[in-house]
Amino acid sequence: MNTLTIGTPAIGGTRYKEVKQAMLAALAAHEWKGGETIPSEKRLAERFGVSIGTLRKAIDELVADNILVRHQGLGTFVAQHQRDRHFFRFFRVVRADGDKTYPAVSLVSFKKAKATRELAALLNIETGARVFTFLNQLALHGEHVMTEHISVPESRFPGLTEAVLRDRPSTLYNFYQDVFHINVVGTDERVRVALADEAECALLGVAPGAPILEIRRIAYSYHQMPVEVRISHVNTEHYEYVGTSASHDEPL
Amino acid sequence: MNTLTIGTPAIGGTRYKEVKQAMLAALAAHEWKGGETIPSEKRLAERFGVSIGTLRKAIDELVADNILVRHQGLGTFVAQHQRDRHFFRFFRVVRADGDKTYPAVSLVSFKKAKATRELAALLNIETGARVFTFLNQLALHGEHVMTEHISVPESRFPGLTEAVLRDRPSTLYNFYQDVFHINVVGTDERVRVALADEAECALLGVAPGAPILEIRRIAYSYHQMPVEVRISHVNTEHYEYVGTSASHDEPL
DNA sequence: AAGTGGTCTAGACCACTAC
DNA sequence: TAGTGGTCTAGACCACTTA
Repeated sequence: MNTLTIGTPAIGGTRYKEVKQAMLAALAAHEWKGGETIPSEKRLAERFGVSIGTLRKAIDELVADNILVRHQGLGTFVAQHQRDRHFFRFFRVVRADGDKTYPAVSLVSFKKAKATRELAALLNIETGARVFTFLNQLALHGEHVMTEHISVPESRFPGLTEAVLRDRPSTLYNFYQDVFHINVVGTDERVRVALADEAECALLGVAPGAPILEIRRIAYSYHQMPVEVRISHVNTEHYEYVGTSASHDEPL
Repeated sequence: MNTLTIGTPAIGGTRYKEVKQAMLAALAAHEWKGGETIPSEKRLAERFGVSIGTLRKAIDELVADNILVRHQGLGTFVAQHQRDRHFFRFFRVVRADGDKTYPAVSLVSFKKAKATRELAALLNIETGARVFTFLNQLALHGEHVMTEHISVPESRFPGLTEAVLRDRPSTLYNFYQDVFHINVVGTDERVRVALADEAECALLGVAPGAPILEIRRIAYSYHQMPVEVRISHVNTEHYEYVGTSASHDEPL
C-alpha cells in the first residue's frame, strides 16, 4: 500500500503538517471510516517515518478539528456523529430558558430534482446535476417550531430513497456517515429574518406572513468539500438560535 | 513575588493544567496586561519548575483559547483586541453577499442606572448595583442597520464617562482592555426575531413594528467572569448574522 | 499482562526578530 | 549576535482498557 511517503518535503513545510495532510487524505479515501479505530500512534509514527511526538502533534490538530477522538487505553477513532455526542454542535436551537432537547423529526416530503444554478454553486456541482431535496418538520418539547429544507447531491448519496431516509436509526449526519461515508466536519451558517409562507406556516405554528428566523447552512466534509445545503426556519417565540461561544476555561 | 509555587498537586491533576491555571491567575491579577509580552518560555519554565515542553503545552492551550498570541522571534503576548485582529470574531454581521466591513459607530445615549434583577443576575452583581448603559447606532456601507444596547457594571468600569467613551481611539473591547484592564475572551449569544419599537425603528431604517433580528450577548473575561451585557438589533434586509463555522483545514 | 493513549522530560536544531 | 518561539526527537513513566 502506498503510504504517501513523506521523503520529499516541499508541500506542507513541516513534518507534522505533512502527516496531518496524509491522514486527512487517508480519511477522505475512506481508508478509515466513521467510528472505526485508526492504527496506534506507534504504528503510524513508523508508517510516516516520524517520532511519536511529531505524530501526536498531527493527531492533536485533527482532534482539535473534531475529526478524530482519542480514548486512553482504547485507541484513536474517526469522530462519529451520535445523539449524545456533538449533536448540539450542529443543532443550535434551544428553548428560551436554555433547555436543550433532541428534536422529534418528521419527514414531510422527499424528491429528486435538478440543481438550480444557485444550489449547484453552493454544492460545487454542475448546474442541472441531480440532487435529493427533502423537508423535515421538527418538534421540541412536543411543539412544532422548526422546519428544514435539505438538499444533497445524488453523486455523493447514490441510491438514497425516501424509505431508507425515513427508517434511519440515528441522527441524519450519523446516517450520512454510516451509509455514504460522508463525514460532516464543519458548517457555515447565516441567520436572518424571513416571513412564513402559506406552505410553511402550518408546520411552524404561526400565521401566514409571520416573521420567523431563517438559517442557511452549508455543511462540509474533509477539505471543505460541501455536501449538504440546508435552510431552516424557526418560530422563535419560545426558542432561540445559539450563536458562537468561545473561551474554554477549565472548571476549577 | 509569590509565584504560586506548584509543589502541591491536587488541584489540576496534571502539571501543565496547573501551570495554565497559574498563568490565568496572573492574567486575572493584571500581572501581564493586554498587548504586553509575557516572560520567555525558558523563564516561565524555571518559574513554575517544569520543563520547556510542559510549559509550552500550557501556553498552547491559552493560545488555542485566544488568550495569548505567540510571535516567533518576538515573544508571547497577551492577546489584544484590535481593528484588524479578531474583530470579526465578535462582530458577526455581514452583508448578504458575504462582504465584511467595519461599522461606523455613533453613541446615541449614555446613562448611569441601577441594575434590574434580571441584568444583575447576568452580570453576577447585586440587584440595584450601579451600571452604565449606553446605546450605539451602527452603519455598514453607509447604511444604518444595527443598534446595540450595552450595559457594564460600574464596579468593573470605575470612572467611565460619556466623553471618554465617545473619544476612544479604537474598538470598544480594545478600550475596555487599555483603560480598565478588562479582557473579553469569549461570548455567549442567543438570536431570535423581535419587532422594532417606536424608539428604534428610526435608528434601523425600518417601519415601527417591522421584524428585526435580536442578538443577546453576554461577554466574559477570564474564568467566565461576565463583564458586559449587550442586546443588538439588526435590519436583515441586506445584512446577516454569521453563525458558527468550524473545520480549520489547511489550504494546500 | 499487554496494549493503548497521556504526561513529562532534556536537549538539539531551525526560523525569525531585533540590535 | 543574542534571544525568542517552532519543530523534532527518543525515551521514561503513568493511567486506562481489555482480556
